[in-house]
Amino acid sequence: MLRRMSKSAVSKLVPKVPTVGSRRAAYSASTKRALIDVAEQLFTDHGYASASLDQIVAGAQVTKGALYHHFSGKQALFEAVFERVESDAARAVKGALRGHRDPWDKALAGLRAFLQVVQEPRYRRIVIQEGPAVLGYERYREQEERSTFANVLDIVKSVLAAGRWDLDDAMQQTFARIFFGAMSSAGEAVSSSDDPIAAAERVETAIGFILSGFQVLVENDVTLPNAFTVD
Amino acid sequence: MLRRMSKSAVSKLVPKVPTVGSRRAAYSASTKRALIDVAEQLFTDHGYASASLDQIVAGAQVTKGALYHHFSGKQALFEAVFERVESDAARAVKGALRGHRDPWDKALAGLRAFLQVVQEPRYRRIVIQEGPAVLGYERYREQEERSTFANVLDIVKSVLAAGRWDLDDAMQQTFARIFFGAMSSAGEAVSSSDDPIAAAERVETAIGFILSGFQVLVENDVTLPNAFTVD
DNA sequence: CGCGAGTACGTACCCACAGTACGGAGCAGA
DNA sequence: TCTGCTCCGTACTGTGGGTACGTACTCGCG
Repeated sequence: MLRRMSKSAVSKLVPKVPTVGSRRAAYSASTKRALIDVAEQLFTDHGYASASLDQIVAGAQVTKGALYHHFSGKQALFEAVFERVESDAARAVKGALRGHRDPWDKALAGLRAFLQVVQEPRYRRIVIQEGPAVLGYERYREQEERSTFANVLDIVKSVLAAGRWDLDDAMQQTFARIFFGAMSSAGEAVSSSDDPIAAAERVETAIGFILSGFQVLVENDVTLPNAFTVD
Repeated sequence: MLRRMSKSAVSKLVPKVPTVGSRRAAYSASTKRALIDVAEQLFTDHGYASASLDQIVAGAQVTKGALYHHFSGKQALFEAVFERVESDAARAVKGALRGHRDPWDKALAGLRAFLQVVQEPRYRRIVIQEGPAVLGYERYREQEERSTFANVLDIVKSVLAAGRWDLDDAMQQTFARIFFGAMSSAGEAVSSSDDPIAAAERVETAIGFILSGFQVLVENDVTLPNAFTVD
């Protein structure tokens, strides 16, 4: 009925390249994309619990049969959405890091990019707010570790490398986690602020200030209170 | 039936003071407490979504009628649990702050106390993981602002007061939010670590290090990059 | 150029669970 | 003693996630 027509319409959206698996595979991929698209929108607008599968499949103009063919359940669908939002965010941050040699400049650039990303409603809602609760902390951490957190870790390693002491991996992870948490929380505050621009400036100033203190210690070769260095 | 017996048993748990409203009011208060107790347990163990109201009322040996008499719904019950867990945590942290004059000592003591609190499963799950998703960020923030976050803000103000510049309230809030986020995220990492003790030490070292840098700047009277001071 | 097999869905159903309507028991105050 | 209100139990409904199964279409192979 309606789906017959939508298929011809949808074929125009599918990349002309014979994606290995000919037309049928392309159709399938496009309905999967449509489900993820609609789900992303509804999860962002109404939250995970309030976005029903009926709404999602209606929005994607398919039925639950299609959904459960592509995903094992609601949570798996959420995870697919989560993955896409996260990887987009990670790409954006990574792009902002290019062309910076000085680790401190790089850190500030990364901070600015992240503060931009975290103001996107979809990132706020799906990654920061509902991600840990829906996926559970373990899966959340796995996902995050190979995307946005990886960028933070990269920056932190650059900054720490500016000092003469080498920290072991666990300690670098700890620093990265601390900064990531600080930025997430600050980003949330920025997003929910009446004046996000001013709030973002405050955050940038505050973290910049903290980084300055960091820099002073690093450049003056101050050792850590306890010993977590490798050499 | 069973409830007849449980009432006499329960009356021993109720404070003997005629709590303004005589026995009937005391019974009512105790069933409400029982509901919150069981809900806290089940929310902690299985999460908000997976803990059904049927399980909760069964555990508290009442029925849904009682639940909906005391609470407007599942979310309101969660909020009551949340409030109690949060206020307990805030009290614990506040206790650890007593007797510290030096703001840096105070900060470290607060950090240690918080790292202890955040390892309680109930705080992890209910406040950190599911709080923002279930309550929504706005309500989450309201609750948090008058408990644990208030402690962090208090510490931050003490530390900042050690410097000669006075920051405006918004800037102090920003610093507090950054540290609170850092500690929450780090605390999560500590809790989920294989070796929480070692992880807690790393976090303490890392944040201590950051605080040291902070201290250097403050005591050397370094001004902020931008101007957010009040005078 | 059929033709069997498997894919990509659609349809109809189940059941768990949050929420509601209503009733009754018993205590408090007059 | 009577009235009214609090406190709670019972029975029911609706929504929504998940499942069982049917079917049309496509693709590769003979």
